[in-house]
Amino acid sequence: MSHGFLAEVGLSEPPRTNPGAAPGSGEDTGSVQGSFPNGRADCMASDFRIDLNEQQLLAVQHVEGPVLILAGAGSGKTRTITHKIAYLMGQGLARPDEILAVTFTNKAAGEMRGRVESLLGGLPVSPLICTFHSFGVRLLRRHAHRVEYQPDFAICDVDDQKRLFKQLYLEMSLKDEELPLEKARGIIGWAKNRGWTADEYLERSRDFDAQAIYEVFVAYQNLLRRSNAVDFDDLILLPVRLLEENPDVRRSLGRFYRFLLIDEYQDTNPPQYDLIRLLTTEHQNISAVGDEDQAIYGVRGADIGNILRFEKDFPGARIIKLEQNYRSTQNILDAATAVVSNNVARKDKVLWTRLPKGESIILFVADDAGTEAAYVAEQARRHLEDGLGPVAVLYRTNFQSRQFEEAFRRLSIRYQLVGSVSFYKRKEVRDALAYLRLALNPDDDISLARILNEPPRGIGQVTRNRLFQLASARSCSLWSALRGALESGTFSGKAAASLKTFADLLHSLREWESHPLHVALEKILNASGYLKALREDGSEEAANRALNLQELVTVARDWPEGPESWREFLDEAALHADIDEMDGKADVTLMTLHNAKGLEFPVVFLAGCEEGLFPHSRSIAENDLEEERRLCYVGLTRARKRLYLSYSRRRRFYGRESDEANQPSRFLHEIPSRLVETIYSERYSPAWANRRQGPVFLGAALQPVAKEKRAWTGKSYDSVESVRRALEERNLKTKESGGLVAGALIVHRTFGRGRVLKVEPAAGDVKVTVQFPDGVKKMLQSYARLKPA
DNA sequence: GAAGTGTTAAATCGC
DNA sequence: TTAACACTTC
Repeated sequence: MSHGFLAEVGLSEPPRTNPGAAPGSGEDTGSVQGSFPNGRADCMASDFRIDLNEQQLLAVQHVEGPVLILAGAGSGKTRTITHKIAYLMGQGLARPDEILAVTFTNKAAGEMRGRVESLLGGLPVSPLICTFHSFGVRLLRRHAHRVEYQPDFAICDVDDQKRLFKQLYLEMSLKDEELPLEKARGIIGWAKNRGWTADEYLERSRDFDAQAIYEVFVAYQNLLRRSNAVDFDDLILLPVRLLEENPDVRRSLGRFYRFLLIDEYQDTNPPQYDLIRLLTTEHQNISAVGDEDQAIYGVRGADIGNILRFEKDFPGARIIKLEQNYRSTQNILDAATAVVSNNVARKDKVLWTRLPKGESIILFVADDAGTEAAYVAEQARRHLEDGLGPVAVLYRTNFQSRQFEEAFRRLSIRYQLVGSVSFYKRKEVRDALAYLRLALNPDDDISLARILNEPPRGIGQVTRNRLFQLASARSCSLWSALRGALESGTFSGKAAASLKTFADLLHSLREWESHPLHVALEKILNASGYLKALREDGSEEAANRALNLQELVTVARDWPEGPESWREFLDEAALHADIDEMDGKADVTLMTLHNAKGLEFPVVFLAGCEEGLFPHSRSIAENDLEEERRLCYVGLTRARKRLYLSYSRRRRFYGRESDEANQPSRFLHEIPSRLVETIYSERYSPAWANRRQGPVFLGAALQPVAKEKRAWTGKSYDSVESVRRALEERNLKTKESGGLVAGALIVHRTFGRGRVLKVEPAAGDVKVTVQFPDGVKKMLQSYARLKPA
């Protein structure tokens, strides 16, 4: 859908340099021709009067100077911003290439582009509408040398970053026990999100490990530079540096993009803010659109202060509020407003609607996550049959998705899962992309390290390390280290042979650079032995991987050809976001609350509304509840007609169950009870279905109790094995039908899950004392029949 | 060097 | 529960 994008905005064109001009000066931002039929402006103007309300129209027509559009949820924010872009062009106020609109995802950019085009009569037009990060890439590719990079730098994502950190730890002989790798990576990312250099970090940090983290930070940046690679943060930070240090570039860019539009302004972080300031030194034609109540990316360093201080930052700014909601029923809007009004850090903005009151909000209280999912799937099916869809199931954390997947699959309802197992995150896809990158640039160390022994070609850990050391010692790329070593005969025997084969392969990759992307990709997958290895594996998983690669070839086939087509393909793959894969065609979409930003659905399920999960325990610990509450607000306001909330009294983490029942989310208490109808899970739980069937049955799974001493018939056990032995001595089976251990969790058909207090074996039967949390009774005594082993 | 076995740690949100 | 890692064996 958005594949043609980068080509469209002119990345593929060589820079237009004026003869005699200093490098980087002048109109070096690239442009694409665009034209409009005569009379288009008139047609546009009449459209506006029909489609926009007074405030929206005001926002659209306020062209000169800074304007902040405070848009409430469902108030037609995207509509307003797209109309504004079309208006600028339709009225002849701006050429398409003088407009820069920045969004947060490629999906949003693609949709916006589509809408602008249709507003202008379906003509392909080319204002630059892209994400901060793709804008950063464009800028950097053009001016890489000014920040000491090569233009063909690689973009590394989180996965690559983790690999780099591992390598770093090896080189610095750092141990995870000394400084947990994930901690270092997290803090360094956090610092970069705030725009800090390593030195600035050291100055400000009071962390016990600050010095060690500082050293990793410095080494990490050096390693990136040495590898000619940038991470996501650098895609903003380096352009900021570029513009700060090069007034000529800043000026020409500022004059070139005369109109700047920023979407989701509340989620900009300090570096992005700096970039915006640098782009508005030549003029103040900035339209920022945002909603402080929907600021949900504090974790990414987003600073809600940016939107709260807009008037100070841009003196004379006009503030336009969009307060009419066109999306949700009165009930839904009331609930959302009630929740978010508990926040302090917000502007005064009151949403209202002309839509009817609508149905009550349903709150479903489940016994366990499976029941919650079963209910959601069943209700979703009902609404789909009513023709009320599409449906969204929203949750706080990705791990919750599995239950819903199972539930929908059980009802044979097709769903789309956004995130977690994204196509471009799959190992085989990433490997294939690494091969492509190497074909373009064999000095791409990150890619080379990735596929050095993928598929296995006899280059083991030892050889690998030696190669890394060689490159490090000579401070050259792995590729040149490899060639050097082969010439000088550093390696011998099997290692040398394997490396030689690999070097020949890499060499041959280069030949395919001139071929169409998909042809080259297929050839590379064959020549590298990748597909062969998958076929020989024979497993179902390998077959799936092969299919994914086939899919990648298909994507490549649809990719527009051009001199820069490989580069664009790889850049887009690198900047690919989970949400970009959502096509809006599915009846049911499963995703996190964060991914749901900007979307709307007739029917929304907001699941897992439990203390500790939502709000997340970490947010509670860090006292970051306002952001969680905004996230809740975002979730509630995605719904147009029907809204379901749910929570589960029990939930498993790491295959373990919590000891006590979950408490309902505090956000649920913030919704006026008159808006909510509560349903308890009984009717939907397996317990209910089995209530009248046969005797009470107790079954349990043996819970690992390693390193934890548990009393059981007077003895203590410190390992699974010792418990297992003790059970076997008593002729009790230890798996499946379940040996019972004190402290174990058991499933009871009527009362749900309970905790074993005492187990007393007796003549084939076992007397079990179980405690159930907030069930009908606190204590239950029963008998379980266990099969002898 | 690769494959197999056992132990352990883990998972908030994302460009 | 599961995936990654360390360690052993082939």
